[in-house]
Amino acid sequence: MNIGDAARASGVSAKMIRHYERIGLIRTSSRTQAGYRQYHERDVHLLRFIRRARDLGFSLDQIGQLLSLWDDPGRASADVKRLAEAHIADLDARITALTEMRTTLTTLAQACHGDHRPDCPILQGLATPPPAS
Amino acid sequence: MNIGDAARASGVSAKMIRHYERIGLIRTSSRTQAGYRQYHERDVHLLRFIRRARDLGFSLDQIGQLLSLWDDPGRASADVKRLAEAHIADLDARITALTEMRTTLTTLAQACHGDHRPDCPILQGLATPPPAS
DNA sequence: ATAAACCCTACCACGATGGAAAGGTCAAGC
DNA sequence: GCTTGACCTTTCCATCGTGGTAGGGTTTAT
Repeated sequence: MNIGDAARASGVSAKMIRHYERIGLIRTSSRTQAGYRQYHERDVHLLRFIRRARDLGFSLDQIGQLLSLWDDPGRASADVKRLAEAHIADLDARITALTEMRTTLTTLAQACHGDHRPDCPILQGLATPPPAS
Repeated sequence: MNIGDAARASGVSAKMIRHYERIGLIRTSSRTQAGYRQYHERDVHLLRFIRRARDLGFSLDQIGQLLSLWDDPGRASADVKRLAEAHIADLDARITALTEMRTTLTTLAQACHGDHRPDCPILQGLATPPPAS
């Protein structure tokens, strides 16, 4: 299987497969005499794992750790859970930050009549110190 | 006022002030004979505006547009509101995406007993196709 | 006079991904 | 057998916002 087939089968672009190889996230594949990378079904499994972990927002570094645990039959599920919960905490922080932005901005936007006149609470809100929270 | 004072007064790092100048977000400041950038209170106002807009998650490109409107006494508040609402929609999309990740991951993590045993629904979830939603 | 604190420019780095350039390879059709 | 198109290869550059570092000049206070 060439890299394009592995890409289509896994949902990871050929570009990224090469990248993951170069940064050591996945092992170097075998090559044909012409230098084409060769992949097998198990490689596609691995790439799909990575793709799903990316879809859940794990960083490539975290995915490296997940892959180590995946490979390790003697792993403790506690280690996996710890990684996951750390990531959940990170997601929570990001959601909180974005939600706060959204709340503030929505308040400003609601106060803006949004017509042809120039006066605008949004610009005023940006130009003056936020109320002490 | 030197760049360090402007940075402290505005909450924008000196590094970023220089960067904003280079990308054309703010005008080039006057310089002393030694080449030191000189700032005034109105520059600090401007930088604070940028800082608050960044805190609300606007991109530098969007901030450029906001600054144009801020400068324009003949602006229509509708233009500002449109920018803000586009950004709110963007925030919503990101919040939704992160929340979906969080939901999926939390479900997996809850199913994981998190002890010394190796079997782990989190890894299983990453290794097998997500259930068709 | 010297030291500390400041300023300057010009680089490089992150993280994950895409794009483009410039070239080699393979398979199908003529 | 040759051409064409689809594939593969590597290498470099770009994104976005920010931080760091190196190597140098300036100002201010002791």
